[in-house]
Amino acid sequence: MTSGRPAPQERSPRAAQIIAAARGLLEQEGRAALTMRRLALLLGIRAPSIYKHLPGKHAVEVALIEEGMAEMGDTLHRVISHQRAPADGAVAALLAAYRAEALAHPNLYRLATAGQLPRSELAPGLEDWAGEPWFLAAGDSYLAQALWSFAHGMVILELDGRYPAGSDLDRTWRAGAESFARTARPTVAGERDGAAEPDHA
Amino acid sequence: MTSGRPAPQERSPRAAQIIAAARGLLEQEGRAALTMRRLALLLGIRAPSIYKHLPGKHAVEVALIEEGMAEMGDTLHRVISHQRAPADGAVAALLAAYRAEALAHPNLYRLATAGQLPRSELAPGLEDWAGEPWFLAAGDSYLAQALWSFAHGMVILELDGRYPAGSDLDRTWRAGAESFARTARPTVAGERDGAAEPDHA
DNA sequence: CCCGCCAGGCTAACGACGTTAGCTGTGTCA
DNA sequence: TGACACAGCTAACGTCGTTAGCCTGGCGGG
Repeated sequence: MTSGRPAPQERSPRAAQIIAAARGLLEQEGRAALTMRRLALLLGIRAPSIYKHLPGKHAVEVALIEEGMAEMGDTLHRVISHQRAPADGAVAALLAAYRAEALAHPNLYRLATAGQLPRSELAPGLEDWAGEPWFLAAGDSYLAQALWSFAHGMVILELDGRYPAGSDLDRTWRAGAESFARTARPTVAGERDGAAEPDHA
Repeated sequence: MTSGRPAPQERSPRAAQIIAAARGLLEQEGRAALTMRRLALLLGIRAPSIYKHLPGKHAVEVALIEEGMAEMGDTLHRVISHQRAPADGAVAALLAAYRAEALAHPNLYRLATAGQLPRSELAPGLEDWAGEPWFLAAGDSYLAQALWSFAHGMVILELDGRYPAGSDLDRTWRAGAESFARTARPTVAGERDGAAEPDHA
């Protein structure tokens, strides 16, 4: 279907444990709770010991960003590849999946998408691969970026409680999806090749 | 035209000075530089002295968020009110103004829009007032929210350097603007009333 | 004129943060 | 048996926001 997911960076087993613990901490208690001391406590050790396995907090965050991007990429690629009829359901299906994935892990989503991306420290190719489905659904790299931007805007504003109290967000998503669907020209599964990659999630 | 901008909270002259200094610090050196000690240094005093005028760092941030929202609201209201022919330029004009205003003060924009909004501490009505233009341009509160979400997504991803290197963002904005413009039904200036407020910026 | 008040500065300090330096115990392998 | 490296530890540094408590200069009222 598409080139497979790029391999993540190698990690020692203990480092993987630490990152797993960090993910739990982040998802359950939010970004402010992701602290070297809290993380160490969760692992039954002291904060400085973490440095025996990872170079610092930044590395923990980068690993979590990679996880978030990879999982979102998996979800979106799955949606696109099951979209046998390329016609018009693609945009709506992609948007729905994006929203669901983000809302399922709000703190991970926020970490992965808010603020500058440490691009050079990410597994090479991961970012492009995660953005591929947008291009496949939109059929055009500009519309793909616009679509992804809309999706991210919707999700992040929803996560941050920015919409007024009684907002019917389902309808808002539909309003946006319809606007975009009318313009999209999905790539038929199987025929895609050398076109420029659109973006990333 | 529209009900005027809600009045900001009252502040002592010294508090206003502090907030002005904070804004300079934020805009020129970024959020990480906005520190009580750095801010005090800029004012020629020590950090604890700031607490004689403001209850804490959070209050400084809230004041800056209000400033950002108010200025964005001014910009967007100005665009809408000059849009004499209600027809189709409204959406594109609003989007262009939103982008320009955000890029002119990136750090202020980020502070004002990223993360949870301290809604209860904001000047009452400000948020709704700032969101009004979206409703006026879209003619429908769902489309208004979708439009604003698209704009915010585009801006924040641009500010965070999330688009691939050679992206032609002008074209991406145009792609999105066209998708939305085709659906929008702008409210004619002068006839708007009791419809539910859409959102906020 | 003098006294008292108080606005607005100050220093010292607390607990949290990420991080570094340097010590120690323990298991493995020559 | 000895060497060594791995993986833990404590102590500490400099940063952060914030609090407690002191001091001083100017102003208003008797």
